[in-house]
Amino acid sequence: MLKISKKTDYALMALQHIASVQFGDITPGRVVNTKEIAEEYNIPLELLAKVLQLLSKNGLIESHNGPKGGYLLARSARQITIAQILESIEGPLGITDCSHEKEGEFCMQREHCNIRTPLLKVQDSIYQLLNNMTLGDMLGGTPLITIQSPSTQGVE
Amino acid sequence: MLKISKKTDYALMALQHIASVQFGDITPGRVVNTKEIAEEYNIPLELLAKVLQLLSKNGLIESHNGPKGGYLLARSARQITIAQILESIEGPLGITDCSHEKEGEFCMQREHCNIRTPLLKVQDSIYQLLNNMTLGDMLGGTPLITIQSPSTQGVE
DNA sequence: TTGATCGGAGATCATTATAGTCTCCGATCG
DNA sequence: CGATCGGAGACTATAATGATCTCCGATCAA
Repeated sequence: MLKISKKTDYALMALQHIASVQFGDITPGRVVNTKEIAEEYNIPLELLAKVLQLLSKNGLIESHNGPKGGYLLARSARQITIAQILESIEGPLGITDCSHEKEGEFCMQREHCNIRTPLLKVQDSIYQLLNNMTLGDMLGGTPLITIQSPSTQGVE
Repeated sequence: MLKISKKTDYALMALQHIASVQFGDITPGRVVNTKEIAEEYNIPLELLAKVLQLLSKNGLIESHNGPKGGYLLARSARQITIAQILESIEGPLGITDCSHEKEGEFCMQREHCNIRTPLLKVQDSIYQLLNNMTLGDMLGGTPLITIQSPSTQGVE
C-alpha cells in the first residue's frame, strides 16, 4: 500500500529534531547525538544509529566523532527534500520491480506488458511531489502542494 | 521504496486487457476469462484469479459464471481511477503505520511525534495524484499530470 | 440431467523485505 | 588512557508478499 519504511520514519523524525535544535532558539549550533534522539522519540538506539549513518553517507548530515560528538545538518533544511531523505534510506524510488531494471533483465510480463510506461509516469509524478517538499516545509509550515490533472475533470 | 505489489501490477495489466478487448475493434463486448489473461501476460493463474475476485468484490469488474463466463468492466475506463484499483487490492492507501490508526492505538513515537501531520499531507497529495489518473488514461493516452509547489522555488 | 467450464473461497507453503539485536572497531576529547 | 562517541558487519525474528493447492457452487450446452 505504498508504505514508507519505519527506518524512513525514524530518519524524518531525527532530521526534524536535529534541524529544530540547530536552528532553534535554545542552543543553536549544538550537535545532537543518537542517544538523545532515540530517547526522545522511543526509537531503538542501534536501529536509529544505522539510519543516521546512512544519512551521513548520503551527505544529508555531518557526523562528529568522539565525546560531545553527534550530528549536524549538512545544509539548510530548505535544501533537503523528502525525496532525498527517502532515497538515502530506501534506495532509488521505484514503484515497480522493473523501474530500475538493468539491461538484460526482464520480468515475466515484459513481453506484452501494457502498463510499464504509464506506471513510470506515475512514479515520476510521485518523485516530483516528494522532491518539491523539503525538511524546511515539515518544520515550520503548512506545505502547499496542488495537483492538476485534466484527465478526470468533469467525470462524475 | 514506495513499491506497489505484484498483485496490483497484475490487476492493472488485467484491467487494461479487459478494457482493450471490451472497447476494442475486434470483438467488442466479449467477456474475458482468467486463463486468457494469465497466458497472455505470464501471470500465475490462481494468483490472478484472486486478484480478479478482489476487483469484482470492489465493484470494478462484473463476473459471469459458467462456461463462456469471465469478466467485464463494471463501468467506463475513464471512471476507474488508479487509486481505486490500488485500494481494491492493497486496502486503503497509507504511507505510514499511523495513517489509519484507530482510536486508542498509538505508535511508540506518538508522544512526541513531529512528522505525522506533514506525512499525512504527503499521503493526501499522492492519493490525489492516483485518483486523478484513470484506466482510460493508461489505455490510450499520455496522462498529463503537473505538480506545483511554492516550497522550493527559488531555492538552489 | 449431466458433465465440462467457469468463478468463489479458504488453507497452506515459500520467499522476501523489514525490523530489530549483538558485537567489535576506530576516532576523539578530556 | 579511558570514557564517549560514530562506523560497520553479522545475525535473528517477524511480517508481508507471492504463489500453490483443494474443494465448492453456478452456469450452459450437449
